[in-house]
Amino acid sequence: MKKTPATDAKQSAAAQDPVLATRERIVRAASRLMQRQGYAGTGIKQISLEAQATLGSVYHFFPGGKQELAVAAIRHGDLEFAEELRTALGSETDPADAVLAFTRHLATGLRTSDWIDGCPITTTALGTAGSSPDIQSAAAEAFARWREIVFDKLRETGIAETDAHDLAHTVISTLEGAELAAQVSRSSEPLDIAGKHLARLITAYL
Amino acid sequence: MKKTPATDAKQSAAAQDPVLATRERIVRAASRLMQRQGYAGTGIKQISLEAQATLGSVYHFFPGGKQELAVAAIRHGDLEFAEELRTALGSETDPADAVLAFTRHLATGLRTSDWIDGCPITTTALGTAGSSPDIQSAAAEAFARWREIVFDKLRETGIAETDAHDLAHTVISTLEGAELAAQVSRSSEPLDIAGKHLARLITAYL
DNA sequence: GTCTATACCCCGATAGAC
DNA sequence: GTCTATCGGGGTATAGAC
Repeated sequence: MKKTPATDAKQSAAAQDPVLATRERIVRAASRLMQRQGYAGTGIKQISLEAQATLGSVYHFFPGGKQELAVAAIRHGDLEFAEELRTALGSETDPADAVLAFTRHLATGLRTSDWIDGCPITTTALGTAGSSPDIQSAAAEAFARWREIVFDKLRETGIAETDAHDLAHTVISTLEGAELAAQVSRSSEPLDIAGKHLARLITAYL
Repeated sequence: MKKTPATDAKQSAAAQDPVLATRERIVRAASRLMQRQGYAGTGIKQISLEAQATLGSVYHFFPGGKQELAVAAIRHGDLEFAEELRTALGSETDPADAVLAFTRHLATGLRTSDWIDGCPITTTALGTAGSSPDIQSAAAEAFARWREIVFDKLRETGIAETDAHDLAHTVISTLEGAELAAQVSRSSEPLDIAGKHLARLITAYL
């Protein structure tokens, strides 16, 4: 197993920025590392190193230890992804075009990270499914929030409530699955195709 | 973090069956445990215990250690999932109905495992992305195989080759994403809705 | 709030008897 | 092929000075 030194620009810029408060640096480092390595694969010492904080600081802000840290990391990834989603959807008036634009955004993010930065919460959520209710429910909240953002966008253009509800589910599910497939295959093709099909599906309901 | 005793019927029946050869018991235990806990979250000692094999036996069959074991586990999950997919798709002549039937199969599997047995390879693949090329390429092979099974089914019913290629991508991506969303949300709703939308999408190409 | 030191445990991997 | 013992290292978490 190759060890990731985690020295790339995105990591450093976010987690090591000395202007950020300590707690914030810790959360960002935890979020990024768990996104890449999962819950069990990420050590608290690694997080404290990456965040340029001491182990004592980590336990000062997160007395609940690794689990509390994971919940904070998922919440952070949740809001980060939600913000990107809102921005991309807001850039186009037609919801079909908007979703297509977001698939391109995801593909770009994956490629520029050399296919290592996928969904910010999936890896953490999957590895702890069924063993940590706090982490699981934080992940469930994230999915619900993302669906709601898509739902609102679809409703704006006059799609019926029940149709928008179902479409929001499939849009998020397909985006997640296509990002996963793209990461595993190291190719943007799954995302490109998913964008095309989601746009077609949405248009059928307009 | 609650510790999973791993005493449920599915695990025991597969991994502890004394009739199975030792190597096979080890692979099955590794596959199931990594499916649930990921690569880093699963210990070799836990695998040997679950498989009722000694640590020496594990290293006898897998001298490459944990990584070699993970590749074998992914291959096992790959073929297992492929078999389920072929069976479900073969149960209906209309490909739209066939995919719908498979979403129900996935939902049943998730619910009966109390939402812990999701995709057999995703958790392992995600936690090791970018750090273990062997595991990553085994996972990429699995996705390609599953897409090909869907592709063949679509071609049988006269869908054009390029359309079938794209549809196969989206079917697998959406199934993966919906299973993930269902697992995280502990609800079959994402899979139910995905089945409906995928059937609609496929029908549009018939 | 930050830091160092450390207790205690389990990890992957190996050695060598049988 | 199977088994036990063990090595070296790293894990989470805590204690207590500053």
